[in-house]
Amino acid sequence: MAESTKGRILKAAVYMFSVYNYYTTSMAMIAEKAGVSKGTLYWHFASKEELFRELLVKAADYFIKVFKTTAQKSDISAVEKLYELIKLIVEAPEKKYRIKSILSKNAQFISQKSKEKLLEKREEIIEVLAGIVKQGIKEKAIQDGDPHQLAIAVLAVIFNPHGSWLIDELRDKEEQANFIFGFIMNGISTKGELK
Amino acid sequence: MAESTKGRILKAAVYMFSVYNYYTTSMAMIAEKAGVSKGTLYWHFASKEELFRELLVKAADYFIKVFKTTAQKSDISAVEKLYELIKLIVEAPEKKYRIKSILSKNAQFISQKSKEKLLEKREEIIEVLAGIVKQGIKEKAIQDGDPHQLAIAVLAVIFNPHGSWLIDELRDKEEQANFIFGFIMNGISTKGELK
Amino acid sequence: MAESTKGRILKAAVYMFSVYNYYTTSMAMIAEKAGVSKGTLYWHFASKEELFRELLVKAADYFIKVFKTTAQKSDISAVEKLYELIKLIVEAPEKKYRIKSILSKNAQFISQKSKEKLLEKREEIIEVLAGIVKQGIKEKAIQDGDPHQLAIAVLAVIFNPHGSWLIDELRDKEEQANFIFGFIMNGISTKGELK
Amino acid sequence: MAESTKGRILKAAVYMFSVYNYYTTSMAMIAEKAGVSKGTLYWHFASKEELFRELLVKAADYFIKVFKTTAQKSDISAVEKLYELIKLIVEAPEKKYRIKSILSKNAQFISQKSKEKLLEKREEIIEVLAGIVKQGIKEKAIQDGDPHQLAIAVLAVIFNPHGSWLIDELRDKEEQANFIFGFIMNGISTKGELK
DNA sequence: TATGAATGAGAGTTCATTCAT
DNA sequence: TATGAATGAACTCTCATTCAT
Repeated sequence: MAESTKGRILKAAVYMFSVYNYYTTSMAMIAEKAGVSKGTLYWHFASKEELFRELLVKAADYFIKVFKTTAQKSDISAVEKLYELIKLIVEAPEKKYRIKSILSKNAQFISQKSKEKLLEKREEIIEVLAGIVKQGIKEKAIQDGDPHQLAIAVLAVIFNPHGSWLIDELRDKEEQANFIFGFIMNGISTKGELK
Repeated sequence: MAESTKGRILKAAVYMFSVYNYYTTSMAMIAEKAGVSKGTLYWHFASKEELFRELLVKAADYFIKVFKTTAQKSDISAVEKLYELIKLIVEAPEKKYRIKSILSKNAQFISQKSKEKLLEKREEIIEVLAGIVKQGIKEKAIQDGDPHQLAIAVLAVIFNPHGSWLIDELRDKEEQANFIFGFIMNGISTKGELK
Repeated sequence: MAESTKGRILKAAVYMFSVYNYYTTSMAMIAEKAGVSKGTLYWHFASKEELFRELLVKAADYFIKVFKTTAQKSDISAVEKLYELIKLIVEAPEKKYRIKSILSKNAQFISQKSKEKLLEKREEIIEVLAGIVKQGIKEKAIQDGDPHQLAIAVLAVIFNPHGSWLIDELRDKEEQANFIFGFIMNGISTKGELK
Repeated sequence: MAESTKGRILKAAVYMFSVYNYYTTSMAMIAEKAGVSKGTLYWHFASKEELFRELLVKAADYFIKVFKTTAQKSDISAVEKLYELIKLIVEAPEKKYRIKSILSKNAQFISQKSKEKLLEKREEIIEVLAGIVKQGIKEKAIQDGDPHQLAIAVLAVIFNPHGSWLIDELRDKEEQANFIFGFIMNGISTKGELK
């Protein structure tokens, strides 16, 4: 089955927005990458912002699916779920990784524009995470705080837009995942080791 | 002493870049806010990017000073230093807060452009933080990892650009500082409570 | 009999061109109003201009018919014919009035584009009017000038595109028709009353 | 004294809008005609519509001045004033004539956009004309109707946008002016000859 | 006949930058 | 030092038109 034009555009947009950013990516660049004319972009999307929003919604949906899949597993602990999630995201293949890159890179624009639906999606992701956190609290593995707040903090670390904080330091993806997991779980204090 | 034109421009730029971002702030906007002509901007700065870079260097220098002042205190522990730093940044007055806002909001652009000097500054900040971490390790309050990596992680949380993750949730600044401090120190696991 | 597609398009075009104008009416708008696709427009008409021209020809034919019907009446004077015509046009029902509106609003574009056939139609209308004028001259009711010129002047007043000069002033259509008739017949001087 | 850039742009715009119309005249065309870059247009005018509006206001002001100059003459009758006005407009030199052309050609757009100030101007012109009509009524040369309505009718004939109704028929400008004056004063009936 | 996806030329507009004064 | 007028490249977006189905 041939790929739809809209799909090709979205794919090209994902690529361009991940390499550059919302402002440095022009509609002409996306059109060229997708191999269609500029006009075609506007047949499928009302505006650049609309295209971006749709792409973000798709990206959010992807993560919601990933998060939910892990969250719904009934046979593993909350901590194991968190570890799995972090590994999934950090070790994501090139293609999927771009989606995270866009979300990280352009996170600031999300909340400023295209509010409504996007904020809903964000809330949905947080809720899923909060569910895991709640489970962790029940299991006495996670401290007894507001699950919502803790989920937000975890999310902020996972989608940290600082380019790639540790990528330069820890080349190995497994090492990265472990470091992030350790940091989220225990912070930097020694307390963990007191145990 | 009357404020220098260059100073007025920089101040106006800080304001504009913190309210908007690098791309949505135009030279005209900065000029107007500063009360000078666009031409004057170009007498003091070679380009928009140069102006932005200089501003970022100034912002970095500000934080280096703040960080160093705290780091150099000889009578308090590393953990106390970290708490002090987080409080200083989270509870910064409106004016100083803008600087953090720029750094957070435009963090992604920093590493892509204006590399050289800026990366040096970043490294300098990390080094100061790493010094505190080292002290903490010596004091057995911080886990025995790579101080450099730990410092980067701490920094990423402090300058997290996700708008304001918790601002909407925790209105009280002291509460915010405590939450961030707790998160950095202990993560989300229960082990922290053993302490 | 179901209305033909072409007829539906023409009707939609009449509506759109009367509400907006040639340039602010897009093919997409006409297609939507007609309930057909843009492609269909191009099956029935070679181009936007062609569609417009055809519409104008239809409009002209309508007025030719109206004018001729009145002109051919054998039992009334030229002056009565003129009065009848003006009433017919001014008091035309909403639907017919649109046709006049297009002619008035877009008159300027007629002579610049789509010349040939349209100018013939215009000439035909003028000839019919000139015929009435000639009758009036014979009847010594209209001054002895060039009937062609006088017909043009009358037409220009009737199809005056100044939005609706008097519509705002004279709400009553009969009043409007009387004013226009009076103006065409006697101008603004008192002479008529001298008689 | 060198002509100002803004003046050059306005002049170029007058030319282009008189030869073409609002929609078929592009900013690029005006810029080229004026010998400046497109960007310069936007230094002097906020938008195409703004430029057009300013031009229309200037055109209206020109006619207000012309009308007032004639209206204020204390030694001639209202009828003589009207004749003078018509001659002034019909026989206007090429350059001034363009202004009338724009007003006639784009009259329809005037009332749709740029309302406020422009409608005031129109009203001002009508008032001046109405003043002349009032004088005519007092002198018993003009019929005793609503001066405002009569003025509108006169204006509509003078600024009739039907391309140039009589231009093709009456090449001689004096002849044109006489015909229009005759038409406005006496219409087409024979009564005029009683005078 | 009819559709709707695709095109591409060109529209209005913005903005970092330059430069004569 | 400072100005503001001018530039031109690039931008987002529109729309008459085409064409495979």
